[in-house]
Amino acid sequence: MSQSTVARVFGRPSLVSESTRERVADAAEALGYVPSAIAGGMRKQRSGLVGVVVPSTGEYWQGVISEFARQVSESSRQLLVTTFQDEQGAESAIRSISRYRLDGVVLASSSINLKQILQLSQTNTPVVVFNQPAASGLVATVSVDNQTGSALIAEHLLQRSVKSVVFVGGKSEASTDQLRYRGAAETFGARGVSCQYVEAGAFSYDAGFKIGSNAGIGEPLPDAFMVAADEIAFGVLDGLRKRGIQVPQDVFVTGFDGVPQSFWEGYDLTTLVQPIKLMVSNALHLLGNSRSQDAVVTEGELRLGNSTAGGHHG
Amino acid sequence: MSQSTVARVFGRPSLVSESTRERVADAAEALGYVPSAIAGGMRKQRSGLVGVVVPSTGEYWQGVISEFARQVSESSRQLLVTTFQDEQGAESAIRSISRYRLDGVVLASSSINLKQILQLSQTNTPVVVFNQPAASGLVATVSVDNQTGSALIAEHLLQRSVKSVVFVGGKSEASTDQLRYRGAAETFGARGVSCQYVEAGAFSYDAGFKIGSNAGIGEPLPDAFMVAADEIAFGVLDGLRKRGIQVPQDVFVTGFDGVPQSFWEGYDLTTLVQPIKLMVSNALHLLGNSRSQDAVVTEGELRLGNSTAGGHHG
DNA sequence: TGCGGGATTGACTACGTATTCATAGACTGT
DNA sequence: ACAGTCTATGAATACGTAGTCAATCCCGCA
Repeated sequence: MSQSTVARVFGRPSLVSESTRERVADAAEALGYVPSAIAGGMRKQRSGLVGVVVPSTGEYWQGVISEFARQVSESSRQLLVTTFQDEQGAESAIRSISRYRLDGVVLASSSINLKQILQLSQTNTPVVVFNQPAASGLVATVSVDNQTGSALIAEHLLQRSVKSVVFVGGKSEASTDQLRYRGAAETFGARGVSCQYVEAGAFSYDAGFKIGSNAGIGEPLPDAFMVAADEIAFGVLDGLRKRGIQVPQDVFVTGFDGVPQSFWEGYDLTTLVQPIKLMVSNALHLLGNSRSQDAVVTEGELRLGNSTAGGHHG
Repeated sequence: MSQSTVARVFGRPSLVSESTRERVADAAEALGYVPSAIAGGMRKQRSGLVGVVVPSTGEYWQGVISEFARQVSESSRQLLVTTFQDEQGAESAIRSISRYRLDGVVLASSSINLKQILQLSQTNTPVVVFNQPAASGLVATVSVDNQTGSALIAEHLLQRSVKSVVFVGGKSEASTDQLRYRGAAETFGARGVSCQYVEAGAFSYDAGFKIGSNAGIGEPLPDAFMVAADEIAFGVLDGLRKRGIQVPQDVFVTGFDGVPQSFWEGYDLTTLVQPIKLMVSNALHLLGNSRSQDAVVTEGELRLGNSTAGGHHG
């Protein structure tokens, strides 16, 4: 019984006779033998690992990780997860994982150093950037159609005859933030509706809560808060409610992303649901066909919740 | 310039002279060379990868994954994440990842096949079970003190002079569920307060929502719903509110876990906050000192929220 | 009987590292 | 100046697999 035969049993069973295959399987079972993916990876020069580099916080990203884990395991590979808190963390994270000769890397950050991206793709590691539209052209990209999605929400608000809107962004330097604001500003602008930009400072509940709980102080309440991300929107909602401002009676609130909580009764948010499954699938597909620098943009779906329901505002 | 020297520069720099070290570093920079963790893993017979096997859904688990990612990267290792939806999925997941000769595996499931655990630890892979107290004795275990934590909540409710409680469990076969109920039942029982067990059927928002929106139909509303997990509790809360039942005025609600949302104003849940950081740290520590079958139990912290605030019930 | 060919299997090698052993040079104390 | 010690480096090896090539065996057919 040679090592070659054993390797074939696990790698290309059709080349081995039935009887031998069984004998090997039995022996492996008895000895607890499992072929080493490490050695295999060395020989094949590919690890069978897919890396994802994501921010360490945020409901949205956690859902993305889950979906990657699910789909990667379906293609009998494994997922290497690295999180970071700031840009510097992302940089060192990329260096660390490049040691693993990954089959591909998915970078998911609103602000990633392009130098790092190029260094990685230089080592023949396929790279796909997830929801950072600014990277288009330099590297393969998968993202939701932020601008169109934002326009969809804006149009919905126009149908509800809002006259003034405050757009609550996360960080103004994030390209997703910019595109979402642009989609809103253009749509409102064409109809003569004002759309002021306010920066929450982070894509977090707390940042939104501050905005919400200070709303209407020193200036009139707008007809609607259009928020750049669901998680911020939850904070805005709770902040408003704490001040006794009712949603949707006194003011509308919309989100963006379509995270699970936006469907919860307590929030029931009008938002743009990102097709995460599809986007993840696209990302993994792009990793396969390397050397592509496509920018795959998928449309989200407008979801109408109670946060923009009913009439109001006179 | 020999390969040995290069290896030393990256592995044990102190053994190399300053000048050589610099030359190697420069060359590596220019060539984009990064040592291969795959080859290193083969040589050292350990991959530098830590695996976590977790359910694919749930706010709680996503937070746990994040914390593992954070702490694992601090020890310059990487995290292999595998998710599963049912027991069968967990089984095949374990087989898959065992090919990677992991430095350790963290199993996080309320229902994991013990056969698999033993098979894994038989291959010299340290295993730690996360929050499955039932596995104690067979394998190293890290968990929160479910029973004591539950008793803490129960005592708090007693102080608020509840006379009747409904305990909402997730799945009755989960050992965490059982312990949390036991802690409640014993505490209430000692004071003559009834504590009926109701099974939601899943550790999910939707399961809780059903319970909440059917509460008080055909039977009197209890003084409090003590829920086995925050995520279920959110559903219970929203279900109650939808029926016009006010929390905490009409009924108290408590949770368990201390996920971020329980701190949100919209829920502001009285709950038992698990020391996730500490538990993750303990888990990784146990992976280091293999061969231990310790059951490390850490105490959670009672957090009082608005969901049990104020007086009521006459 | 002999030969071509498909079906199985074994021998062998390269993958890139970490570590051990050996070598060579530099330096110290007497 | 010489032995002894320490530092810096090179040579050689094993890790476990996948794939290449060669060898063997079993048939069918002429």
